[in-house]
Amino acid sequence: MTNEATKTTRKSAPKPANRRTGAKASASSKPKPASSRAERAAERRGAIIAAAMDEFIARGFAATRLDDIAKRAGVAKGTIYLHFKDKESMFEELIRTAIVPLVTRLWATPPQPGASVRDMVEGFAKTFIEEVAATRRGDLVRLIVAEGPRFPEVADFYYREVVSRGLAGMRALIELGIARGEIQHKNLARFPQIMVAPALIAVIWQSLFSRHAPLDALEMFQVHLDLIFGERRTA
Amino acid sequence: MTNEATKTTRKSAPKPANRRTGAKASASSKPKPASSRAERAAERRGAIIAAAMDEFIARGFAATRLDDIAKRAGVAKGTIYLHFKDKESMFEELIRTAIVPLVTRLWATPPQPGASVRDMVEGFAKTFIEEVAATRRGDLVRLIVAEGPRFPEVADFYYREVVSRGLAGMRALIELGIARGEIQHKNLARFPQIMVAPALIAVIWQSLFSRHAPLDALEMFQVHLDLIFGERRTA
DNA sequence: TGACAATGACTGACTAGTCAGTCATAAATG
DNA sequence: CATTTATGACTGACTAGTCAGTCATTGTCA
Repeated sequence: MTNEATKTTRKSAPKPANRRTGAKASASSKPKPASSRAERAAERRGAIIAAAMDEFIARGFAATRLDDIAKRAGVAKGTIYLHFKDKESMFEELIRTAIVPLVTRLWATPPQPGASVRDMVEGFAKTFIEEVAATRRGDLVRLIVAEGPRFPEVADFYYREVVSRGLAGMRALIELGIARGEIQHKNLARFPQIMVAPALIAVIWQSLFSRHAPLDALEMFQVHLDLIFGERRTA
Repeated sequence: MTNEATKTTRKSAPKPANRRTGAKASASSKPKPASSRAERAAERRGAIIAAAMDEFIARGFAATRLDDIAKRAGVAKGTIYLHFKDKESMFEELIRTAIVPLVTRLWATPPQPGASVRDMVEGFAKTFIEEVAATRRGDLVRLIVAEGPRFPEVADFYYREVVSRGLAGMRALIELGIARGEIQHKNLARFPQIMVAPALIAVIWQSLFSRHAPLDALEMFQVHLDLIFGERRTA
């Protein structure tokens, strides 16, 4: 997904068949007005966002070229400026756009009322590892870590929307576990970060070291939960 | 080669007070031979490395200008190229240069033979948090996380020299703890990452969120150790 | 030891190239 | 056909890397 195969195609000959009529709805031989202007504008915006996400993740903010984003999105460079003020605000808006569904996804865990706290945390971690750590979304997290210090707005937003809320939720869960007697360590509620730490490690490991030594994040998280809740089954 | 008179006019007036005699050792009125050519060359190399480290940490690889590094180091841009092949290899060599003392520092923990495993891990973590997480060295770690995917050589080196060794050492410590009966969770030896996770969290937190919510990394690590070794004192 | 020549570390103006952002023009739309 | 939307050639600012020239230091010799 992050390959730069684009280079080969460069601009040889093929006359890329204006995609306004062609590419979008390949089947429609006639320019059916099915999609209103606004709809197609939104589609393009989406294509730009997706392309930009790939490029930013692969190269980082500074090294990403708008020409590449445009090419990948199948639009002209000028079109980007119909949707975004400049590269910087595009980046910021991008992150914001991407984070919302990410958080939604994570909080969409079925809140089984009968489940134990461990089951809830486990389900949460499973979702996180499968939907974030093991996918391109994980690289988004890494991107935020990487560029955060240079984009305080992004770091702020991420703190407010993800970190702060996530930790608050986790703290509530821990306190529930303590109240129910599932968790013995009362101090854990003071540092919900500990509960989440291995998940973040998994994200970083995935990006940097999985080539050298694959890491079974779910296994690891199970062991971590054993520390907190006690061994599940007598190993 | 096409120019003619330009060269002669070159640096007509300002005569920038050659800094070889002046700036370097401002106090030394006489050109004391204390510093041989080679010595001062090494000094300059050191200055370049320090300056480059600051700039790369602050801006990331792509956004860092060699002009800025040169200015900060107090040398001309050309001088950089007497010491490094190009920007990229400078970056790579830089990381390598910086990591070695970092690892040395960490392994320099006094290996008290009488100490408990918990004490050893605690001492280790204390060193790490004080010497890395709370200092500019922590930003180096973040820099590696940030640029790693674009510099596989750097990521490889970091894995080999730091991660791999660190985890091996930690695993040995955990196994010792299990053998001694200090640690109950046998599976922990399979994932030494868990032991280390909160320390890494602390590094990232420090760079990104400490403005919003300061984090007492040592406290957090204590709680984490309580999970692994059992409560130290009845809280 | 003093004078002079050789050395090479250092400089910074310069080149060649890159890329964010613009805008005159063209295409689609209604 | 008037208006909205898209295009991509173009511009100007910026920067990695070069190299002819400078000069403090070192070496040599009388």
